[in-house]
Amino acid sequence: MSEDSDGNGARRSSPTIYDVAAAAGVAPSTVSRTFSRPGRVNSETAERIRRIAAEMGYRTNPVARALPTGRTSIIAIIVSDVTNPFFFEIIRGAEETASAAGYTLLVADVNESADAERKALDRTLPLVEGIVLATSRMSDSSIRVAAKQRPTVVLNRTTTDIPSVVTDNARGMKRAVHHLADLGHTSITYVAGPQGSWADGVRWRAFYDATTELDIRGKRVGPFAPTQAGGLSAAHELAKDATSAVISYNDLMAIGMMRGFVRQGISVPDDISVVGFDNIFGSDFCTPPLTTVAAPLHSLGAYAVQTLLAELAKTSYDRQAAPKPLKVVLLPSQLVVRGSTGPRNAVLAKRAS
Amino acid sequence: MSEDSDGNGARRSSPTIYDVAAAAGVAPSTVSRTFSRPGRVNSETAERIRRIAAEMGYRTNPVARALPTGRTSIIAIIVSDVTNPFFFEIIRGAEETASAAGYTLLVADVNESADAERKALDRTLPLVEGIVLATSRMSDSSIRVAAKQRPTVVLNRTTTDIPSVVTDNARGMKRAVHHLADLGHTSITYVAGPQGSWADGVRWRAFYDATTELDIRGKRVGPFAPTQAGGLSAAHELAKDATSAVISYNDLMAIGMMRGFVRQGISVPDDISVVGFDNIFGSDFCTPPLTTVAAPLHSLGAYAVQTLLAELAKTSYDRQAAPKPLKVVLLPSQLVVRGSTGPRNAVLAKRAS
DNA sequence: ATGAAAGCGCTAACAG
DNA sequence: CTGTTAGCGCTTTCAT
Repeated sequence: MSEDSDGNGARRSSPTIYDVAAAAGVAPSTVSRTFSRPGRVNSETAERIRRIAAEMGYRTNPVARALPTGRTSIIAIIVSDVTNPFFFEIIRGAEETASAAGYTLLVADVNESADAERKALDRTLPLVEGIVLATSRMSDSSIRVAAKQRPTVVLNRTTTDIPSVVTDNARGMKRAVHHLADLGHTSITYVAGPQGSWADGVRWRAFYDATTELDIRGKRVGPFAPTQAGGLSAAHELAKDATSAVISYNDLMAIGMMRGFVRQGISVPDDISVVGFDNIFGSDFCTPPLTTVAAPLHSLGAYAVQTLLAELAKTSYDRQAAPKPLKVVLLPSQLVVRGSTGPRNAVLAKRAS
Repeated sequence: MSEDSDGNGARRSSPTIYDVAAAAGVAPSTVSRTFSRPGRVNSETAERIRRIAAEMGYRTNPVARALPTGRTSIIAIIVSDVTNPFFFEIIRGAEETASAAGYTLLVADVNESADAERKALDRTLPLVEGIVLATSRMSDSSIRVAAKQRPTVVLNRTTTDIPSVVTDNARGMKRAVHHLADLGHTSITYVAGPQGSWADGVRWRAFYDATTELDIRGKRVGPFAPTQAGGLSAAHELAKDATSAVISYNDLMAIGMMRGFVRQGISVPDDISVVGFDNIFGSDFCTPPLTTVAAPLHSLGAYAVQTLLAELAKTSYDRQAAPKPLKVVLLPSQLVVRGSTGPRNAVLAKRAS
């Protein structure tokens, strides 16, 4: 009936600082301060205002607040593929530290397309305070363009002048190679991931260094798509190969590869050892369980937003004067040994039986 | 030097409709119309304005637009656990249809906590136009409270008076039971998921109906956590049991259960058949590959936001008059038969060898 | 078809 | 410590 009733189903407009101010007998700005600048207002009046506000069900409107200040309290994480288990824990880690700091995390999926990534940025940039680019497929220059508009940190990649968080791939690879060498393998092949991938570059280089250092025959095949399907293709190509061990760009490929080997009657690890990268969900229950270089997924996400938050804090007071320490956070990886790797001579042992 | 230079590193403020209006020699409102109400402005001037705007790099500011209109072009999906592979494809589906409609999808993770869920709602509700609650752990009444503030659709659950999208669990369960019956199993146990779960209720009831109908001994154990760990516990409890087949609340539990069986020397499917629910990532490469009732994950997400968008469209013109057809979208599931189920007498066959 | 002007709800000087 | 007063950038009647 009356426009003031709150009985019916329509979503009613909420009280504003003006309503609260009127009810409390103070100026709107005082109400504003009690919520946005606690301490800058007499504690008793603040108390009273809070109480009245609570009674009236007042909630500060974030978009109204964002307009004059630019602070939306949202940060975005752009992931190349939400469907890839690699990102699950990263997102979880990012979300946790974002909300702990009072920020809302906006997750955008770009389905492995640099183009979609650019579009996602167009849409999200204007409403977020900063972004983390997780495994971006864009060019360095595109990234820099984005970074010019909002504080940006890249994850799993480095880009000159942009803060980044990466895992220590080189060390991880070195460990993997040593592990295989210790098992007696004298020839290892690296199954490469996507061409433009930063991580692939680092891993391959480290692989090369480690194998030559240990005087092991190090080969490389690929590139392949960083998926199970990619791994399957790799398995085919590898069949005509003489290596007794492979290290693949990531776990997804490794899992696909093992399935491919099974189909071809090649047994893992008896005929061939395989090690993956990342330690994603599933790498423990595939068959055999995968030996892998574990990335600190959760920390990766957490540190990425932490770095971003630091960047935001910096920006707010002295924009230009900032010394820009070219931060790149390097997180340690860890070799997790499971059933997919075994001694080289297992081959002979098995054949002999 | 000058405050107008664009050379240095500071992020400069973008041009507004006023700047464009001045450059084009028209009123700001005309510029506004060309972007928000195409057609309500002379096509030639519109053309000119667009051109000039493009040259100046004008982009309409979404938060400024949202303030007077309330349209933020954001919708949120609240998932109970981003880390659960069940949600990957759902999110992907939701994101795709959201962005096709010009909306940005805000994914919030609440880590299986009803409390965190309420907090996430508090934070996101004011900045989104609508929300989809994916597998909400909140009470119906809490959900209704949220729905009173913003159009809401629930996924994987039904709540009176709230539009919902669910998969046809009952039919799926029926198929699973028949499948097992066809294999000769005469006693099946249902391994229950979380107590409050809507899906668990539906599945259990359908299980009960199907087993009694087929005159099969149907038991139930649980509840267990809907995780691999939960499945592991279930495996222990099941060891002293005489069933030859189990149907578990979901795939994650089924996978955990199979690992538990292996440890106890129980072989799947020779000693016991297991079927899961959902067909998540990994259910095809665990050992043995899991027979499961596949949920249409991608469609689930897509339909959920589609339903939400419909709701939004409705709200915008005739709020109260809407006939509210109590929509509940029922999506079909599909039985995917893989290696984890086998004939009952395999037990005998094996023992005999 | 276009312009003028009044907000949306909040913040931020600037006075007092 | 608190009130006054402009905006933030855009939309939207209401005139013209």
